[in-house]
This record gives sequence, structure tokens and C-alpha cells, in this order.
Amino acid sequence: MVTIRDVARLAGVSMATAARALGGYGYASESARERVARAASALDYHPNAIARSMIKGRTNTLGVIVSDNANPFFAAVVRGIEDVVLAQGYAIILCNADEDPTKEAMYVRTIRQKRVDGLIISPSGGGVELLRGLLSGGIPVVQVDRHHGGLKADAALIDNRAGVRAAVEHLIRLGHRRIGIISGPRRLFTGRERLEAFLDALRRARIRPNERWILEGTFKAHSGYEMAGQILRLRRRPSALFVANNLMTIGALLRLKEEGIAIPKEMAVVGFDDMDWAPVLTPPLTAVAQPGYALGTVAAQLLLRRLAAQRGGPPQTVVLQPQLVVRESCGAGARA
Amino acid sequence: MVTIRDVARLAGVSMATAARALGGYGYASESARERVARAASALDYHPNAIARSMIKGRTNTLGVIVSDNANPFFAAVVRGIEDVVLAQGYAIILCNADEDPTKEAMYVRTIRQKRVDGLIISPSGGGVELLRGLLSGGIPVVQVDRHHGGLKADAALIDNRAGVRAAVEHLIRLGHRRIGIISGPRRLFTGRERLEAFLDALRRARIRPNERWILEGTFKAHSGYEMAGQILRLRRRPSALFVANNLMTIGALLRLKEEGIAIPKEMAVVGFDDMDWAPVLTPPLTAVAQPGYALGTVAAQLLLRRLAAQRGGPPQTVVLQPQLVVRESCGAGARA
DNA sequence: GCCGATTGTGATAACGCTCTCAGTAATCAG
DNA sequence: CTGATTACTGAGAGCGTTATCACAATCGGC
Repeated sequence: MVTIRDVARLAGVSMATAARALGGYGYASESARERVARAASALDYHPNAIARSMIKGRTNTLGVIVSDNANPFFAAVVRGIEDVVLAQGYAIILCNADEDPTKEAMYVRTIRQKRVDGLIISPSGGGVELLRGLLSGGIPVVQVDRHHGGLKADAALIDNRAGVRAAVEHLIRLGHRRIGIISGPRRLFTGRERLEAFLDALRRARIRPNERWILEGTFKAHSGYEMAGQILRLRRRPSALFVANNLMTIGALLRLKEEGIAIPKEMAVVGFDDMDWAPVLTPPLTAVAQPGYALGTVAAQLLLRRLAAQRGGPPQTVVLQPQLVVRESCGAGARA
Repeated sequence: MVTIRDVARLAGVSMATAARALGGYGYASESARERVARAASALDYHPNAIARSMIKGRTNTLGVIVSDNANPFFAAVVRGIEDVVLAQGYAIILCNADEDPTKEAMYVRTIRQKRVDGLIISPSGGGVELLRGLLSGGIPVVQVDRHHGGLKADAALIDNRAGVRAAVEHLIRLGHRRIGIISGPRRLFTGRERLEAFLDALRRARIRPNERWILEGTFKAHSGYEMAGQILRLRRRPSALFVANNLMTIGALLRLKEEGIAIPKEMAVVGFDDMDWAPVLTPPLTAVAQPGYALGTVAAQLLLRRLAAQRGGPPQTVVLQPQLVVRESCGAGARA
């Protein structure tokens, strides 16, 4: 690999001068500048960012840890982060932790060793000490989508409660009283929050929740399929079903289809997290749209702000509002 | 940030000994090892991977450049790459080039400056010189999904032609003669290849392609919507439509739905790239399933092989077979 | 009691760059 | 013509590791 020393030699100047000419800082005569540039391109010189990081104390790299990039929601978040951060010259290291605290911890350690300038993480809820370590080591951390109460770090969140409430109230408004839920795992922040909001919404309408209609899934498509099957096997079924994330909604819809259940007549369905394909379903799916891409951009902006103003101020939380997109899977809508 | 020098000082040994104790190489007495370990954890020491890379000449980091991580296909590819590569201790830097040669070039440069150990790229078709530069600089490059003929680098590809042929032959077998296509941009490898394979398949069946039924889209959902609209406006319409990627299929299906076209009766549809939600559509969508995740794992393995055996052998190409998943959107299928 | 091997230790030189500092030559004010 | 300023240059320190040496201490074999 060709170094700045080689460039300097070919250009007939010292390393220092070559560095100044290439880096565009300090003095360098026109002729020196030109000879160095010519030498650099002749040798196909590419500055070593590693060596530069060594001195500058910054890597222009950010860590991003999400649970699963193959989930369209997180893919959108990641995309949002990247778009914002790119303009400031940062690259991102992407990690999929699969909601596994061990894997997450491993990644946090790696990320830290690589001396990223900052970290955006969707915490699984496991050990928070490592993240605290990052913060006290001067590496800003921003939480996305979920947040850990005990961590004094910025967060970009979705108002899950408002989204769930809108969905459930929509069902109630359409006359549903028997409402079931396929929720996420309790150990996950979003899993808990959406379930609690669901129960809250029922309570508010003076509807007593039926335990048999509350099923805890894993946020994976397969579990949506399974849980929907369980609900269908009940003698007394709910008339409406709220599914707490995108993947489980696919599974649930598939099961309902396989069992020949008419939507919304025999079972109304609302999903959490709207997807591109929701309007092409028959009937089009009513869903709570989460602004995933925007969430990523906000998280990135929070991080950039921290990076600009060294360790300034108390943790900040930005909450984005989801939007209930009413289509026809609950009985409402234009062509219902 | 605490360095190995601080650890050494606290443990009462030299830097060299501390490094040996921590790194587990060379000699270090039991007592030294223990004192160093204690000092390290007391100080919350995290080794500086940047400094290590400086010496070792490797960063344990790989570059991944795709067109858009928000596209589920690429998200799956990225996920596949990461899963394989993680086991070998590599982290990945993710870049979205948006099929933009300028952006891609910028990323390749950044990636190179960061001295990644290797690069997996889905090339947009723009300048290939930079990639050649990487290769001649000793940094292995693996192409994924697309490939550039003029680049002597490994590639992991999908057999687009076979996939398209299977889709078109399926339509023909069901009696369709008037078949349209919403293709991808000609400047992209996959765009060209799928269109050519489409024309080939028609030719093989002695069907003369109708130019009005050949529409070039952008591989984005919106263009699927637009192009489907154009087809519907024709006086003489095709009876079947092949859509060359996942996003455009969503757009096209939406348009067909909005215009009240019955699938498959008024228009049969086959999509390229199967998606989780394809079976929940009404009717379930027939599509060519691309093994995106597997493609990522294969690309990663090719890269790891290059990294293990220094610059060994001629470029290798692995071609994965797609699979036509027959459902009911073309008129075939169990419940057609 | 000496030799060679084994075990343990600490200086110190890299890695490739940036940045400070000293020094030279040229320019300019007085 | 002197002293100060400006324009430019190169030597060299240092970022935090690893790797190479030289050297000290211990030990077994004769």
C-alpha cells in the first residue's frame, strides 16, 4: 500500500509538505501542491483513515445496532440514519442483535473497541452497564424505537400508546367489544408498551379484557400464524384482532386466509406498523403507520447534535406520532 | 480514554507485559496476568482496535455497498452477509448507493480509505476503475446480485434468465399469448438481463413481442403503479403481466386493484422476487422467489475464502437458482 | 559449579498520519 | 541596512498498540 512517504519522495518534498498539500492545511507553494497532487495520482494514493483516526481521535464512523435489518421497519430506520449521517461524512457499522442480550453486548464491545464516534441502538432490554460505559467514556448513545429507563441517553421513539389507542378506539367505534391481541414479548419495551396501551384502551371503554384473547407472540411471522390459529380454535372468539407488529400481522393474515375466515366480517384485523403492500390486500389492511424512516433521521440528528456540541445538556427524547391508516379490514372504509 | 499504559502502570508492570497478558500471547507469569486483568477491569479498559489495525494491517471490517437497504431483497442479502461474517469476527460498514455511480464511487473511496479487509458490492454499472484499484491494492471484492463483465472479481448471482423463463413459460402454459412486462432500467444489469430473458422466452414460444406491452420502469413501486396504468389505458391489452421486481409489483398490483381489474381473470400477474406477504394477497401472488439471504451468505463465503487464502486463483462465480412459486395470480393453483 | 534451555520482563521500534516547532528565504517598513 | 513580518519547508514527536530484542532469573543435567 502506498503511503504519504512514497508520494513525498516522488514529488521531491518532505512528508510534512506532502501532507499539507494533500490535506489542504498550512502552507504549501503552488508548485509543491501541484507536484504532490501529480505524484499522488500517479501512485494511486489513498490516505489511510486508520492512521488519521489515530491522531484525530475520531473515526467518522457510527455504530448502529438494531434487532434485525431484515425487518422492513428496522431497514427503514437504518436507511434514515444513513441518509442523514452521510452528509456529515460518517459511515455506519451495522449490527443485528436479534433481541439477544449476549449478542448485543458482544456488539457493543466490538463497536467500542473500534472507537466509533457514536452509537445508535435499539436496546433489547438486557444489560445496560455497557451502554453506560460508552457514555462515561465520552461516546454519545442514542436509543431508537425502544428505550431503557435507567439510561441517561437521548432517545427517538414512536408514541406506541397513542398508536395502539387509535387502533383500538377505531375498532370500538365500529362496534367491536370482543377484541383480541397478539402482542410482542413482554421482555421487550415495545412488546410491553403496546400490550399495556391495548389494555388501557379497553379499560377506558369499560371493556373487561378476556385473558384468552391476549396472546403473547415473538414479533416473528411464525408466531402470528400460531397465535391466530389458537384464537380461531376458541369456542368463543373475539370479533376483532389487534396484531402488535408487522411480521406477526403477515402470519396472522395468512392463517386467517387458510382457515377461510372472512375479513372483516368474521374477524376484523388491525396491524401495528403499516407496510407498502397493506393497501393491495383484500380487504386493504387498516394499520398503525410508524414513521420508521423519519425515526432513523431523528435519531441520527440527535446523535449529530451531541457530536457537534461536546457532551452538552441533559438527555433529550423525541417522540414521533404514528398514524392510524384506516382501510377496510375492520369494516370501515370507502368500499367496505 | 484509558490506554494499555494506564493498565500497566496500575498493575505495576511494563506496557509490554500488560499487552502480553491482555493479548494472551508470549510469556506472562500467573501473578502478572492476574494483576493486569484486575487493573484492566478496574479501569474499564477497552483495547483500541484502531491502533491494533495500524500494526496488524487488517481492520476486521468489511464494506458492503448495496443500492438500497430499504428494499427487502437487499435487506435480506445484507442480513445473510452479516450472519456469516460475524462468526469470523468481522463487522460490516453498510452503504446505500441508490444505483447512483457518483455516490457509489464516493463510497468505494471512503471504504478504501477506511482500509476494510474486503468489499461486497452490488455494482450499479458505473465506473469500474475504482473497484479494479481496490483489487490491485490487494483488497478482495465480491460482486453480489449483479456483476460487471470487465471486473476480474468473484460474484454471487441469481440465475435471472432461468427465473424469468420459468415465469413466462408458466404463463404460456396457462394459455397466455399476450404477455406484457414492466421491466427494470436498461442501465442496470438485472434490468437488462430480465428483459432479455423475457424476450427470449417469448421467442422460444414463437410469440412476437408487442412493443406497447414492454414498459421500462425504475424498479421503484411508483413506476410499477405508473406503468400498470399505461398498460390499462391501451385499447388492446395483454392478458398477462410480468413485473421485473418486488417493489414495482406492489405498485402494479395497487393500480390493478384501484382500477378494479380482476386477477387473474382480466389480467394475470407474475412478480419477480417473492415476498412474505405474497401468499396473503387475493389471489395469492405467483412469483419467482430469489434466495436473497442465501445470496448474501454465499457472497460472504466467497469473500472469506479470499481473505483466508491470500490472492488465490481466478475469479469464481456462484449462481443461485430462483424458484417459481406458483400460487393463483395467473389462473393456476389449488383454489384458482 | 557451569552450560544451555526455559521463563519472564522491559525498552524500543514500528504502523501512517497530523501537527508543532524551528529554521530559511524573501519581502517590507523604517 | 536592520529588524520584523510573511511564505514556505522539513525534522520529529506522538496517537495506542504489537512485535522484536536484549537481558535477568530460574532450573535441570552433567
